Amino acid sequence: MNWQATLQLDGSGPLYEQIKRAIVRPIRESLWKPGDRIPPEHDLLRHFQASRMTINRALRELAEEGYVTRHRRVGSFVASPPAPTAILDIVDMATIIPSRGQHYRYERISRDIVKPGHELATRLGIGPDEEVCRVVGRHFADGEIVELEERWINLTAVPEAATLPFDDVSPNHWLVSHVPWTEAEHTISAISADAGLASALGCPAGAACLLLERRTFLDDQVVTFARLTHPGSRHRLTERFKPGSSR
Amino acid sequence: MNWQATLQLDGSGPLYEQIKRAIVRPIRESLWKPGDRIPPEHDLLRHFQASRMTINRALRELAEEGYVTRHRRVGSFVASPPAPTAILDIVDMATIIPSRGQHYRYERISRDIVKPGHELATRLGIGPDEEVCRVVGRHFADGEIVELEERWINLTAVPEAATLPFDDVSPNHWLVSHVPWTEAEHTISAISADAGLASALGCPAGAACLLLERRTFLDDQVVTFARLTHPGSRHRLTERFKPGSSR
DNA sequence: CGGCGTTAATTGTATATACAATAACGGTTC
DNA sequence: GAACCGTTATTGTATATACAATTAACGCCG
Repeated sequence: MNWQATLQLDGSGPLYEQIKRAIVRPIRESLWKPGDRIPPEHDLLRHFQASRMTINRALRELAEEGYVTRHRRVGSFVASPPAPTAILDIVDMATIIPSRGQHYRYERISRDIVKPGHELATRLGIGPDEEVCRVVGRHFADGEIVELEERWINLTAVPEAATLPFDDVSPNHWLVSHVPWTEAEHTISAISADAGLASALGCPAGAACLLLERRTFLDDQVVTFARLTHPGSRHRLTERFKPGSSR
Repeated sequence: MNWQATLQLDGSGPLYEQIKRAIVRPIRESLWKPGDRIPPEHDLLRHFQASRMTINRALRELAEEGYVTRHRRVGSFVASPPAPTAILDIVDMATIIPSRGQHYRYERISRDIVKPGHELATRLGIGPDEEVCRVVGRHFADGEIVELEERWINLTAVPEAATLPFDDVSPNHWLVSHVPWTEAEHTISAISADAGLASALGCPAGAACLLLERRTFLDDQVVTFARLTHPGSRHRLTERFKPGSSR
């Protein structure tokens, strides 16, 4: 296909960085989808009029950053959406529950297209008249409630969500696998369950619950905001990571 | 000085990785301390009998990984210990409290050299007869308790800790700035304060508390284990991160 | 048709070389 | 001594080239 037209240098900064940006752009914009082949170094070399070492450095760094995967003799390919970080993975119940050998079920409670209130509009970084998709649902492991998910999706950033019912697959699960993001913010706190929360979670009133609030960004635009509540001490979040990665 | 003797290749894998390992070793072993000068590329080139591109790649990647810092015309230097990740930074109260403009105080409650029980020995990955340093203390912001720190330090990994009182500076703060690590594990949960915890934290019994347990590793050896308890909903942990870093 | 060796496409690493950018250093002048 | 300026050490990037490693694809042969 005519990839030559889409791969353009922007003329600012070192050449290998320009090449990186040129290749990242169609990936970010979903013009190139996961699994798509990236032209081999030899072709890029001719296209960009650069030496192979320079092309190689660009692609190698993109591979390190997770944008592409590379295999000898095979080629370079667009990688799957950003690998779920430990903590993100852990809060996708649809993934973690079955991996523990438990039966997983999701139940949607409600789904509406609404205008956010003032506070939510601020959190989502949108105007109070821009519509959002609000979904509430519960996640079960072997019949026991393990998470209450309250979800707001910015329809400006993810228009596709307006057409989805989220009755079978949770917003969390769908978003993790379908929507690219560049940054995530987590806030974790402990709260006491009030009467309403206790009944929604099936735990005694006053029980200590873990509240995880997450905002997901795509280039400074807030894609979605979620409040994930875990009942009692039935749940723990564990993540393991190496230093140096976030410097 | 005679760095030639300490920088040795191990003969396994690509040359640039061997060179990286050769340079990382004295850093890890604190033979080279933060701020120490690393021989310039030109010298390493002669020492390793490699081309400058290869030396450059090794040093460049070490800089990306945070082991060294580099400046044109100036040279390469051993970097400070691994930069605290967002969440690590946030739970070092000695750093975060003043940055919020609040008055910070640390109070040591106890310090002992003990043999860990069975459960703790397991968590620390040591035998039940190896001694550990156990420290309990509290962190205050403007006179209010914000964190209870229970700390166990593996003296096999950090013998220096046996000589420190930890009466003025918290184990957390000292460890963050003095002990290198390669991996960290966090477990976060919500608990209800029992009577003892409530009195230690100065919160009502039954209040929801955030419990952060952290294990810090150096090459699969557990350096330290901590239980950091935050009273009530007075505290939240927020971290913001980019994807791709932890793949 | 199935197994097997050969070929070739593609990425991985290494070298030698060149020039550019940065900033410390040394000397000159005022 | 202070301001200026050229020199130089060091890292940053770019190129051309070479060979190695991997493995898909092909063709050969039984």
